[in-house]
Order: sequence, then C-alpha cells, then structure tokens
Amino acid sequence: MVRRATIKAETPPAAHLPEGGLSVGYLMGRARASLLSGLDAELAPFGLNAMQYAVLKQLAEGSARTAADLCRYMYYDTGSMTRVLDRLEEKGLLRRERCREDRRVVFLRVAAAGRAQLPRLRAAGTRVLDDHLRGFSPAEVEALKRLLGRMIDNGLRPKLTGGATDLHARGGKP
Amino acid sequence: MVRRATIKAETPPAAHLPEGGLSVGYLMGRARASLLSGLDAELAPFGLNAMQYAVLKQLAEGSARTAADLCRYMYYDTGSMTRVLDRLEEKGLLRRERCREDRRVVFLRVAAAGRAQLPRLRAAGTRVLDDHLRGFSPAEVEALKRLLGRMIDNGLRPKLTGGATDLHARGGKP
DNA sequence: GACAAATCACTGCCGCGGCAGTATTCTTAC
DNA sequence: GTAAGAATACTGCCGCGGCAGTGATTTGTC
Repeated sequence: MVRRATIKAETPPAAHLPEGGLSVGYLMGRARASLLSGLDAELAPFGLNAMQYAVLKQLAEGSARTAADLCRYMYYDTGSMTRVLDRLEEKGLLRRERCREDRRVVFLRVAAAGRAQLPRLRAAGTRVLDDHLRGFSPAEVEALKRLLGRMIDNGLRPKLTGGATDLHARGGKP
Repeated sequence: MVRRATIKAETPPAAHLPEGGLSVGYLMGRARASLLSGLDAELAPFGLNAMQYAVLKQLAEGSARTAADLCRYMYYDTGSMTRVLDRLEEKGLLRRERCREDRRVVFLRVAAAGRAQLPRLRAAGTRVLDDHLRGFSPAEVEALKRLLGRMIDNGLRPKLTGGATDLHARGGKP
C-alpha cells in the first residue's frame, strides 16, 4: 500500500499500452494503481491509507474478527498485518482484546473513534470506485468482476509445465 | 515487484471475495498478484523478476531507448528505474552507453547475453499469461482489456469532488 | 550572450510488503 | 498423559517502490 500519489501522471491521452505480451497485466497494474492512489488521496485527510481503510471496513462489517481472519480473507501477510493493526491501534481506531477461551487469538474491535469515522471513509471509498467505473453499466461491472474472477481461479489451479508456483493445494485430508 | 511467491495460497475453492464495496479493486489486486507471482516463479530460474523482464522486453522491442522512455512508457518511478537498470547491467544483460549528441541521456542496449535469454523469458511470460487466461475467448480477452482501459481513462480524468489527485493535466501547450 | 526553465540520470531516505523464525497456546495422536 | 503437530500473533531482516533533492546538460527567452 501507500502508493502516496500517481506517478507523475504526465498527460497520456489514452491508455493504450504495449499491445503484445502482457498487455492485460499492464492494464491491470495501471488500473489498480489508479484506484489505489485515488483512494489514498481521498483517505489522506483522515490520516489513513487504503489498506488501513480496508481492514477497518472488514472488521466493521464482521467479515473478520482476528488478524488471521483478515489475512486469509484479504490474502495478506501476517507479519504485515500485525503492523497495519499496530498503526490503527496507535491512532485509536482499533482495540485489541485477548480471547479468553483460546489465549492464542486476539480479537480486534473497531473503537468508537473508528466507528465514527467509518461513514466518511466509506463515502471516500465508493467515491473513488464509482469515479473509476464512470460510464459502466451494471452488466459491464458484473462482466469485469466475472472475468477477473476467472483469471484468479485459473491462477489458483495452474496448469503450467511443472507446477512452478508454490501451490500446495492440499486437497482435503485423506 | 518481487512478490517472490503467492501468499501462502491456502486452499480457497473459488475467488468469492468481499461482495460489496471495492470488490473490483480486490479482484484486480488478486488477479494482478497471481499474474506477478506466477511470472516471478517462472522467471526465478533465470534470476530475474517480472520488472526486469518487462524492461528487457521493452528495450528489445524498441519501445524505449532510455530510462526516461521506459519510465514514461511503464508509468514507473525514475529512481526505481535506475536501480532496475543497475541490476540488469550487473547481470550483464544490459549495457549503458552515453549519448554523444545529448550528453544527458544514456542509451540502453540489450547485451548479447540478454538477447540470448529473451526467447526463453518471453516463453515464460506468455506461459503465465495464457495460463491465467485459460478458457477465455479472444472476445473475452478483448472485453477485459477494453473495460480495464476505460477504468484507467476514468482515473486519468477524475471527476471527483475537488480534484484531489495530483493530476496537473497541462492540456496542450497554447 | 546570459539567465531561467526544462530534461535526464542518479542518490538518499523512508515506508511497506513478504519471508523466516520465535514464543505461546491449543489440538491431535499414540 | 505426553509428545508431535498446528495455529496464532508477533519480530527481525531485506528488497523494492516512491519521493525529494542533486548535478550535469540542453533548450528556450529576453
């Protein structure tokens, strides 16, 4: 995260990048970078970045209750997550609370201050997304999601020459 | 770059992420990460990462001749580019050659060793991309590119509340 | 011709993400 | 009951990306 600002953003009239090869990859990188830098810019007034917002949002929505949950849910490194949570806790937007039944886990609760900020944060998030999806019909958004989802699925079940990626899809214990 | 390997890659049966909110952003991040980690894995045997490959490729194809060219073309930071080129030069895949007419610029030439590796690198690149696009019809690939391109264009011409992003689209000299 | 502005490559600095390793606690197997 | 394994959170370490600033050189302006 942090992408602080779009790289210069010279003055490209259109987004026609390298045609051949990884075009799709380039386009995804550019689109994602634009989304993230826009989000970072909108969140800057609150002293937050995109990742911190995402974490806060997932916690508030109940999609996750612990750091491990968040990491699984967001495909994020556990070490980095610890530090994200540190920053959120420092800012007083989050509280950590050791679980009594299982003393390994630490529950994460959005603090009152965080809960108070969330509506504005959410507004910033939807603003950026809607802006990037300007002119998209609902069907087109759905199509985009579907195509991206298929790419992800393909990546999870690679059919490469020798299974080079570290997928150890332990398919169900015997 | 460098994403060295996919984050754990636990065992998610499908890519159904957070429905609401930034879903598109999450999906793009995941898809891009999958592409990059796959590419890094395929390039690891050559001691290269995705970024180094991309640079070498653009240079070989004549899309750019200098560091500044590459940065504009790939939306990349000039400082980071210098270091990417340093590594490629260290590996003997690239030569720097000061221009005589304009002594500020340094021409970049793919060294013989680099040119020799390129076919295998290219093969790795297309392998990863094709793998992620498995089952996609040409029309679907085209649709995906078009949708991503529109998102990028939207991001370049933001219609946000107060032009928060640092776009200074100096619209054509008068 | 002189000065300002722009361009190019590069460097120092900082934050972040990913990996590997650690301590603690729980679960499973024998 | 105990030992082995897994899970959780955390820390140290390293590489990389982005920003700001520098020096050299060229271009543009008056």
